[in-house]
Amino acid sequence: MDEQWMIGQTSLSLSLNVGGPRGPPPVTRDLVEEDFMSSMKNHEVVALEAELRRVGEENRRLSDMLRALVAKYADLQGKVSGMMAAASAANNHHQSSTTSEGGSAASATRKRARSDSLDTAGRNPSPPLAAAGSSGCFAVSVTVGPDQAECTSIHEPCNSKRVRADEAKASRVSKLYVHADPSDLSLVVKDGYQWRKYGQKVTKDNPCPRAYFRCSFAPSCQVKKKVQRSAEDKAVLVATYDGDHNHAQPPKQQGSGSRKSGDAAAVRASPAPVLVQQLQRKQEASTADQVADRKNLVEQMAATLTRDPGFKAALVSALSGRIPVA
DNA sequence: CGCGTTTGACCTGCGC
DNA sequence: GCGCAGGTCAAACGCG
Repeated sequence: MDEQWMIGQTSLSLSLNVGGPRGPPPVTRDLVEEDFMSSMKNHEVVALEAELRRVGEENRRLSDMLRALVAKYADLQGKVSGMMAAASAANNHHQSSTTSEGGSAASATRKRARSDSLDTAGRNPSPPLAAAGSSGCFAVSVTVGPDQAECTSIHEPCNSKRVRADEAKASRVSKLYVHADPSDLSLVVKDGYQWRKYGQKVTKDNPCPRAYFRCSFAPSCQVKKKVQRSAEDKAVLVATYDGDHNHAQPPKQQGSGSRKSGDAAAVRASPAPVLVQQLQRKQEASTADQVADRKNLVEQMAATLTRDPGFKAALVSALSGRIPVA
């Protein structure tokens, strides 16, 4: 963060030249009153300058806090990545040793007829889910059930239902944590894809309702997501993705005149989607250069924030609320 | 009128 | 077998 830049911004100067004795003084008939007014304005300027210094200090403090926060975030993300990698490795090892026992046979006993029809749509290799663009979010991707539909017995032909069930299990499950306004009750997570809500349910462990979405961009795409506010922190939306998209990310539609869409609304609310996409692409990179990449990314993030006119405007707005502009 | 959301009912999996 | 909880369906409704 470049606090010098922020302090030097003209939009933050609040026109401090007001009343300054810089030009030739206007000739008035009442010189005494003029001197009085001039001294009053000088006092005003001094007060404003003091206030500006104070705000600058505060700005610097906030910048430091933000820098520390971003650094901690990057550090935590590194730890999470490491833990997920370790857990994934352990999970693979564990399951490779357990699947030979034919363990998950009971789970495939009851299978819904309609899920069969849905599953016939096929599941192509697809771009990773992490192509998200939500505001202030980070993703955790977990591959569930890597034992992809292998027959438990060579002598027994694979049951097609069984295979499909295992395929469904083998689909990727990932979580996306999105910071959202707690006062905003909509369960919308902008991730660049088009979703159609098909249900909402209040779950036992969380008073906040859980919304169910299905990918509506491609009819054959069976990706689903669940969005629910975190029980601990209402400001955090937890989006759980189930499956992989079998299509590319739909292009952004800005002001296309189509009916309102929650995701489209979230596009507008997303302050730095490109950066988050970069961040999540970085998560997929090899772990060797992840640390260096993350540092660069953090720098970019901070730089983009400071360059963002919206951020600037919000800051000006916040500051003007603290400084009475008569 | 078409499409997305809402919401109550229904289905399914699972533990006891 | 029963009950609970999560997940899904589909008719009704709303909006552009």
